[in-house]
Amino acid sequence: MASSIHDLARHLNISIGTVSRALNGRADVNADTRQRVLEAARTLNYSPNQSGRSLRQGATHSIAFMLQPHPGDQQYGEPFFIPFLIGLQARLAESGLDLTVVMGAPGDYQQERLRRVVETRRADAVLLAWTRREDERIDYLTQAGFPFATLGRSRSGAKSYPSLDLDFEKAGADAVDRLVARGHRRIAAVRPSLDLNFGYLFLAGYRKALKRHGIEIDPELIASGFINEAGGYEVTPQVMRSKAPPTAIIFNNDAMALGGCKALAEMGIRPGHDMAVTVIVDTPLCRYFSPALTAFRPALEPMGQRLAEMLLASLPAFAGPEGPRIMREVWPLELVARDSD
Amino acid sequence: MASSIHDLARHLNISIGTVSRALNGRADVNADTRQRVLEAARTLNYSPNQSGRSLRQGATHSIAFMLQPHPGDQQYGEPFFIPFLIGLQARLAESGLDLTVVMGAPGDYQQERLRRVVETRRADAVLLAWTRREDERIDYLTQAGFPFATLGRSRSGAKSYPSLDLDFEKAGADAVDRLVARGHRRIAAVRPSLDLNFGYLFLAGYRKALKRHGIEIDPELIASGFINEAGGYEVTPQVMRSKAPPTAIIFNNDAMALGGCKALAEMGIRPGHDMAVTVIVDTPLCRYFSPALTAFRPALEPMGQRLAEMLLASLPAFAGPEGPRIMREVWPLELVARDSD
DNA sequence: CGTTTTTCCGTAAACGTTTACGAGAACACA
DNA sequence: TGTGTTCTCGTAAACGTTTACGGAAAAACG
Repeated sequence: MASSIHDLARHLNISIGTVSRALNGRADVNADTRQRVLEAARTLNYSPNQSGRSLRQGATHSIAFMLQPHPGDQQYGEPFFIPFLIGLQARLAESGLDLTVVMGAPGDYQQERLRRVVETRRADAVLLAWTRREDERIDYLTQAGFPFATLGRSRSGAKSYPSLDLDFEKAGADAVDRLVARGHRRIAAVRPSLDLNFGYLFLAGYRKALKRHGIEIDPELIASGFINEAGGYEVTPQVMRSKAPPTAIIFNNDAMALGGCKALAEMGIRPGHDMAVTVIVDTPLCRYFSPALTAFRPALEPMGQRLAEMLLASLPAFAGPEGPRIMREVWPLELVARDSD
Repeated sequence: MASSIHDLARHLNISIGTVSRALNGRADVNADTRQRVLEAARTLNYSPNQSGRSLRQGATHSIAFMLQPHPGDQQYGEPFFIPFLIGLQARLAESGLDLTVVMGAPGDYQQERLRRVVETRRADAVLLAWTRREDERIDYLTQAGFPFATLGRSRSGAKSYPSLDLDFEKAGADAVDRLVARGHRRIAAVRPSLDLNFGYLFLAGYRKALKRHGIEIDPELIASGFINEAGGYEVTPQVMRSKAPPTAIIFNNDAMALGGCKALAEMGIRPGHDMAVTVIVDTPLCRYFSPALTAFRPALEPMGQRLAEMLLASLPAFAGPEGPRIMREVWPLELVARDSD
């Protein structure tokens, strides 16, 4: 069934060494022989056994993306990562690498699963998402000397790895600027309660912008909750009950915004009329919600391509002539003005 | 860094054969020795090299899911598959199998990528989605003798593989029943133009139900278009221009429904008021759209678990004492009544 | 024609496992 | 004590590659 390099050798009456060299495009093989080998490979439908290659080379030729579904009650999942993965895989495929998506159960922080990938050497490098402020995964990987890159920043790991993040700080500030320009002074912020780094960045931008506009920061207008619809639903009434309720709310997450809007609706408050609502990370849900939610949109597919690029550049086997470099990039989020503010 | 079985053997002064047997829980090893081996494995932080195992055993201990993003313009992706994948991976993990998600570029039908997975033996089995009526992937896999299972049915491959599908036929019929019960007689159906099998099933159910109600089938009310928002947007006006326009439309796909509603809006037609709109496969988009779309909902996560189960049962290495069986299941879609009909 | 260089290829080891086989020791049994 | 059985372990081959090494043949050179 599956033909091996031995089959080719036997068929051509040459040694397996020569076959291998011919297939791998080494110089020390006659042009004629190479031709014959390639042809035989085609007719015998040969393709190299991955396990064999991996074992010999100590490389699996695949990159693992640790996909962690949100904890929460959502019946459907993250549409967020799909375009990112498309970009990722497109670039990796160019370099002959496979993309392995390692799924974890929702909620668990996949430290164990990561260990498994690393220790059983199932991938040549891993990609992390949902980076936390202090991220044990990053500590583990740096300590283990395993190559990786992250979607999102972190304070862990001495920044000795490539990372690509969105500029949540600027988005937070931009959101405030826009709302202030439209006459709002009491602006609330709702973010996830987890240690997720983008929550901090967002809040920093929010604070900075308010300060710049000379608006005092009211702790009552800042809330954090579980990063899903239920969390938004639960926490939004909190800010509404403050002594001086907000006229605008910025949500750090689409699901939380949806839950928040539900809570607002139950209080008889209509987003876009009685309350300005802005979302930091745009998803299709924001677009189709009614009213359509003003949101900040990431360029997911290009980000995937770019992060793959950066990861490759950090791998000795793929680094160009200039050698490995550590890169860190922060990409902008683009405002998509809709009807909710 | 990475300790091998040889390290353990040297450390304990025994042979690698014994170490391996101890680790793998074979009977012919002294309880004492086994204890010492396991302990040493722990302290030396040993875990087996996957490539080595795979090479020797001829099994990779991983299952590949061929994820194909929709062709189309959507900036975000399929939320559909994530919960399915969660269920899948949960069950596979129970049996010590990894889930490899193989991404393709949107649009290409991944025949090539599938070949690569099979020929380089990167997985022990593959899972297919978006099955077509005549599916060359299924033909290829059966002909190659490679184990697989499908999410969705097909006419290809002599049904010699496990498959799990949704009952689109019944959902189509149920949708018609419901609309007829609410007084509609002119009911349109919009489905994807591709050869996707569920499109046929849906239409069959639609036809059957209409016939049952004694309603003549009007070809002008049946349209098919590209399976995305643009497709729905383009094709909906078609059915509206028919001599006797419909009072209800059933969309086979959420994206097409969204596009269709946009077209309707531009014609001044309001779903839920001037037009009943039903969607066969529910997604979060249906829930948050305004008006919220009545839709038929799949139980994605359990489906993932179940299909994993079925696939495992068909693999000799995992089949229970009763031996391998080929299973085919069809799961119901549950009506979620909302505001659009 | 002798010497050196180049071209091409075969040999064999190695990667880290698993496992068939056999052998020694201990034990049971008559 | 002799024979058979059971327990436990070591040996070595095998999985499919890649690659360092060396050598024969061909080519180049004087």
